[in-house]
Amino acid sequence: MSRPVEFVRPQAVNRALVLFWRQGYQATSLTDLLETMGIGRSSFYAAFTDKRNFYIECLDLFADRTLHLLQAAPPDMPPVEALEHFFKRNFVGLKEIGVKKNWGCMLVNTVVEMAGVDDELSERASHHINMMELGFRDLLKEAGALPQQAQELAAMLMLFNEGIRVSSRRRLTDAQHLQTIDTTFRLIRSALV
Amino acid sequence: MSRPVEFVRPQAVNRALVLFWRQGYQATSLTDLLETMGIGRSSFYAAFTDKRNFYIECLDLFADRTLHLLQAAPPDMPPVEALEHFFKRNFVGLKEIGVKKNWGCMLVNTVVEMAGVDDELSERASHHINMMELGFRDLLKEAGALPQQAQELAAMLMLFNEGIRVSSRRRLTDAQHLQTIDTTFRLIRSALV
DNA sequence: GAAATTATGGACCCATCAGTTCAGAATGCA
DNA sequence: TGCATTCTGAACTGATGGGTCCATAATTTC
Repeated sequence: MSRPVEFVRPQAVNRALVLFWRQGYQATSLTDLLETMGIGRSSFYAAFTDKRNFYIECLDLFADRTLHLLQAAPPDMPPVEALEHFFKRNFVGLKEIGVKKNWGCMLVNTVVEMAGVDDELSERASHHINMMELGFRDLLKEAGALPQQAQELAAMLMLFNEGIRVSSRRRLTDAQHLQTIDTTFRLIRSALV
Repeated sequence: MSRPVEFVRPQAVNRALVLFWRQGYQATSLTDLLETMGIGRSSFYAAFTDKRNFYIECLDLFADRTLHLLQAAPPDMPPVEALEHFFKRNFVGLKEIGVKKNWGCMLVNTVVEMAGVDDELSERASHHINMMELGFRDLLKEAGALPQQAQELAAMLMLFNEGIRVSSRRRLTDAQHLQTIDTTFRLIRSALV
């Protein structure tokens, strides 16, 4: 009954993660998952205990990747620019590869969907979001903000992040998103001078 | 088979709305609704066609009320202050009446939960959000912003709104929320001068 | 290559879901 | 009071949900 790790190809988990990301926890049925992953029911349960546990695994994986994405800016890029790029990257250059990822952020989606329904899940996502806010704060410190100010701006930036992830689940144009990112970072830069 | 309006007391609809608000569409079962409303199954179906239709009714009702709340500031209050108050009112003075409404915004919740699951619902909520953004814009114009600037700031403020509604579904302290509201409005005011 | 272990497909279980039906209770009306 | 209409509780339906079981297939292990 142990997990047949080598059998469940990583790509299968990946595809399942995307499904959860797009449709949320409740709307994604086990049948959906199995079909996407190309495995059978018993294999799934042997490998991942149950649906909820598997969701947590995907959630944590998503958090890891996103955090890594935030910190993976080229070393010569100024920190504020790195932050701005972190937001913009979801709205530029995706069209040409045929992807329109208006799925928001799985962490935000989870907080909203599961709060009041499964608080443990919601709070786990919330915790990941806190970790990201710390990432924001560190970048702002690097940009020369004082500790107090860095913390305040990071909190504000996280609010902005949550907002833009919601917003990207609506059917707005890329231009609209890019404009609000511009406006916000103009304000942030002026606060940092 | 017409709706027995006088029978389904408005308070019952109200309580159902709150249930949807807190738990979302999918996690709220018909049994939950009936119990809360204190009516039977057949009465419900006679009155509201089906669950989805009833949800739309609650959603529209919520949107009406929220929009009204935005525009219901005392006539002598400066518009930016009215905006700030619109955000703060969810985090001050609720404790003493024993209510801790960390349910976010039903419109935002619906966008996030239903996008990719029931796009018609998601887009209906999104449309209500657009109406609110227009409300923001008008207040900013009143505050002396130029049309172009009012539009940009309104878009940014809506992003902030979406963010804070997500954030209020997490278990943060009121103080944290109030601080980010302060920070944001300090930036907005400085942009308006 | 045979025995022991592990993985898997497909049938199965039971709970719950949204929605229907209908006999009878409540109500309106004359 | 009596008839017609409207409303409602409770039982029911069919579909789908997550999760289990087990015989067989695949893979190790020696």
